[in-house]
Amino acid sequence: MKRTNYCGALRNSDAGRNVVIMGWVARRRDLGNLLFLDIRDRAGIVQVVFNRETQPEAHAKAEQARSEFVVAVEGKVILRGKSNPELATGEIEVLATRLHILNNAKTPPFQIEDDINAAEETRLRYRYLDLRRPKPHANLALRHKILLEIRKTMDEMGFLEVETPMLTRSTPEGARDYLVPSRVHHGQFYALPQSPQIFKQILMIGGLDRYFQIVKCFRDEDLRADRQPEFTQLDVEMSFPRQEDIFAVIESVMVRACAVAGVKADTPFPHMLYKDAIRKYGSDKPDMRFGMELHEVTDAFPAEAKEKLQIVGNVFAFAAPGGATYSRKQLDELTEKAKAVGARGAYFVKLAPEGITSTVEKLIGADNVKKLTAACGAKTGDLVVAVSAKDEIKGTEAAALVAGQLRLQLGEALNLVDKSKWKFLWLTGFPLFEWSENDKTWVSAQHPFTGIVDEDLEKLETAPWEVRSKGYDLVLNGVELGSGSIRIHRQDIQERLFKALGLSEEQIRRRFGFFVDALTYGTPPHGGIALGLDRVVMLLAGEKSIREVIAFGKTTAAVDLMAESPSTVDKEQLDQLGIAIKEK
RNA sequence: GGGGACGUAGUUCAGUUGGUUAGAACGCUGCCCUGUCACGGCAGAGGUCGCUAGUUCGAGUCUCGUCGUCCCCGCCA
Repeated sequence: MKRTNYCGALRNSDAGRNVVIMGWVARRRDLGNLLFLDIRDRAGIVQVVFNRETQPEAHAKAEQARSEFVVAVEGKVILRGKSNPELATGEIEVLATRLHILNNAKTPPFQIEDDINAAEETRLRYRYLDLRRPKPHANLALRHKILLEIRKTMDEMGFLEVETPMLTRSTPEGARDYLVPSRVHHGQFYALPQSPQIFKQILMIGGLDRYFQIVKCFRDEDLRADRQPEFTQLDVEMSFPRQEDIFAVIESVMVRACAVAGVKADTPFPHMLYKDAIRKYGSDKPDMRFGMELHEVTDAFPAEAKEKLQIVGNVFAFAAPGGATYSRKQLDELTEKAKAVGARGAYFVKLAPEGITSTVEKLIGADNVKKLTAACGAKTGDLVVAVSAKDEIKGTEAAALVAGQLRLQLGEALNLVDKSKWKFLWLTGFPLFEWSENDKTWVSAQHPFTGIVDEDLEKLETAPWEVRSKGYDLVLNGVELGSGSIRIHRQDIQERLFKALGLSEEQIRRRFGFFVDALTYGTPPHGGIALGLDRVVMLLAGEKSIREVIAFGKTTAAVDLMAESPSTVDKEQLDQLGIAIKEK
């Protein structure tokens, strides 16, 4: 028997046709001599009718059918007397003449419906059942369409998709590597790529000119809602680019990817300097869908108050519209949250219609309370939130970062985030180095091939913290989609940077030997970017976790509950690799 | 590595101050039902209260530990 139609795709126009549909039993409604089966396939659900009087054989078989049985139905599409507006196929039904039960099924651990709220643990363990639900299915379909559109767009712009090795070399920088032991070379390991960074730069040296790849990357770090140990990037590199050329390419790709999801993205994407993002939004990935800009208000705290409140460094504040209704208890909770994200203290001014009250008026005086509210442009009904940081962090505004976190929380809590907006943003002007509290030294803020702003080159040796990189980040609605840079293509500058990072000749050879060699054979100016596609699809699908747009996601402990990986392996396998397990 | 939330029937949850036989809904099983569509009606089955140790006359409930899931900080050049 050959399937003639997707059952979920049948419509009025099919009325009168004899069809064969195949799918799963979504629901059975047995009225005795009349029995209905809702049959589900990729396209949706259709109602099938079995009549004992006219088709006793088919009816008898339908009585055996249970949830998630796999069936084939032969029948005639007919218009219904009374339609069901809830279903896309609601105006027709299939009058069954024959039913084949192709396979039976155990009762599923949860019902295959969109509005069922099974625990994520159960959904991941039985992912094949979860995927039968329309929503996960639609998310994967959207992912496919977005990736397809990206490939088309990149191809049209002259980019070649080139595959790079999955078994490559470990680099000590950056994230922890996933290691793969070599059988042929005992005691040696491949690493799965954290990104194809070096390979794509070598492709530019190789004259490919325009490269892209939709590629899996691997990082052995702790997980989050938007971080999985393996994730998919759109990796791009081009030769002889100006920064604006790369931006234009990515804007074209993103506009078309968004269009696939019915989202209109405006170009060009606005730009913002890193330092402005920190000072105005307290974040290196500001969510621009709402206001509540930060203001530095250190002046409103006299020396005496600072001492009492143990304020170190600056104080940052913002006005939260509608926050004046917050109760004492809510403010206490807010203070707790602030402390949890690194605040020394949080200070509030309520601009209620019946008067202005503040938790710090006694300490700073009425004039300074006014100064505070004026600085934030607060209006009646607002809550002014000011915070100081627990510790000073070299080279950044620690208080602004704390205020930025509260801004996000309050923006969400006070319903100020306009979910219909799609706010892309380019961030530029990143510092080349950042202070490492662990190592007590300046370390590369991005990978060590990131270009250096020309006028800052001379400060490389004298004032490294002032050196800006040619790096940039793409942000959408407060989510970092990716980052890239114009690279260093001259070996003399590369050497100066390595030196500034305190790397010895020997360390450079050991870590980047082959790449440093390649740089000396006529490297063109080049640059690129990598975007996290799981996050792109997540946002466009309206999901809060990238697990919702990944077919087989892992838990926060990096476990695949369905495949039960990772797992132990046979001793023989370990012996071949020359590996012994050390007991903990 | 640290903080928080959660873990009770197949599923989602309720469970009082520690007290008799641990409940509900959905799902499941059987029977009845010719226009249902979250069908309806009747009857029924289904529990290692994550695991472990302890406190107690008595633990789903309290305590220690442990395992698992989620969120956050650190981490993610």
